[in-house]
Amino acid sequence: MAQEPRSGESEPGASDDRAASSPVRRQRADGRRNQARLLEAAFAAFAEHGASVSVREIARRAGVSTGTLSRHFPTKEELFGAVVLNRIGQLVRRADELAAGGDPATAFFTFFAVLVEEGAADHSVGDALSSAGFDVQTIASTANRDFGDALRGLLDGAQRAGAVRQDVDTADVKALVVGCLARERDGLDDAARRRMISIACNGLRPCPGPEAPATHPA
Amino acid sequence: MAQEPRSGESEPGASDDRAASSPVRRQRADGRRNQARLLEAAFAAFAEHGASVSVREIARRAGVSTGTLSRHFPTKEELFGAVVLNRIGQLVRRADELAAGGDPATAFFTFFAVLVEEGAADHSVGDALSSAGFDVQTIASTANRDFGDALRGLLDGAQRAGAVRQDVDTADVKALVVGCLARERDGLDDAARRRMISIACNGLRPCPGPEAPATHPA
DNA sequence: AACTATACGGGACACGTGTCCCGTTTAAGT
DNA sequence: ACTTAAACGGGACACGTGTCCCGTATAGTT
Repeated sequence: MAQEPRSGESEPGASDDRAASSPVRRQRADGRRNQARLLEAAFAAFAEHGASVSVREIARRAGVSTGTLSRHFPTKEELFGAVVLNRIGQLVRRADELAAGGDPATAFFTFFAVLVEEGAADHSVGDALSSAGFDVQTIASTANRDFGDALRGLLDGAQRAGAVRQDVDTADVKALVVGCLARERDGLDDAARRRMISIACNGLRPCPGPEAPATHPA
Repeated sequence: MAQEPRSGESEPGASDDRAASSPVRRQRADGRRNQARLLEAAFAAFAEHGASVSVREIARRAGVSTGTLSRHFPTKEELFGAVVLNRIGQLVRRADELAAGGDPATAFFTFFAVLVEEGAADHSVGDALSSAGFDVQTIASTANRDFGDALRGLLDGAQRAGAVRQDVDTADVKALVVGCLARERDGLDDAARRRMISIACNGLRPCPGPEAPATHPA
């Protein structure tokens, strides 16, 4: 079912440009150029409308037809995966920088704020976090695990430093990010975003007292 | 456009059963029965799958055809609106009970927990809160405003009592509920839900100190 | 210059959705 | 019992989606 050549950048150990000239004709220049434009257009479109944007819209933005898109990325899921793989990579790098920097507490909380702000600017981040529509776990499993590991590392550090309550896990943090992003829908002012981040981070701090609300009083 | 008779229960001041017998034949018994079954099936289906469930599935559950569904509820949005109108009514009543009860702080926090638990049991609640898919504001505007007013009342009380920081608004609270519900996707154990509620409520409490994380340090 | 595999455009295809019409059945009133 | 309109079932319709095929153009090699 797959078309046939399926882009490049993976198989032989040969250098990426001007590969072996005699055995097979490797990849055409315009093909690689269109793939790059496609990736760029998909990046922008997914950021603007989330994962629900249509492939026709992406192809239109890239100035190519849906057939071309389909050859480079046989399925929409692969295209989305390629895009979020990029984003995830950036976030993981950011997390590593923060982990290497100052104290673990501010590293974690800063990363939380970064997540929310990136998610506000790029809707694909939120869709990937909340697994909306696609099973990103399957597509970008490696990158996603990297992201999970990075987040876990920061969280562990903050917990060891006593800045975050011990019982929270990474899924809790992700859910809080999703909550902060959900606030964006009505009244997307900057103050509200900062306030939501503040609320979430304060909630993550160790409880000053055992004053959790009753769950089922009535 | 609209079929023609459009169910009953709205127009004349006559009693609901055995209306004026001579002028026009009012409504048939099986019609009312099927409408009730439809509403019941829609309630269950929306609770189970959220607003994304298809009208065919709802009709199948009710044991009627899609044509019948379409006559009683000309559009899916109306059906969803009727269902969430019910749910919203229950929640508003619950909020009023809590407001009439003990101190405002526990009333507000308890209502928050109720919202999360109801949302976990009924996916239509979360979809209505996050305005996923439909513009519930338009359909169930009155009920939604009632809900907003009720939530605002509880929030105001808790804020006056000093139990909740002054700068939060109802949209913040709704977003936090959505965040708690987002946690349900992976590992939907009861402990996680309670933990998320605890985190959110602690975050809503007045800040012990001005230790909000930096937003853009790098 | 000639040739060939690669890449492309455009549209066809299948699928699922919500909505609506039409011929038939049936409850209710005379 | 007969009549009539409300209610029904089932399918047609339009729309949007993602995917894929086929004929054509072109980049790259000989």
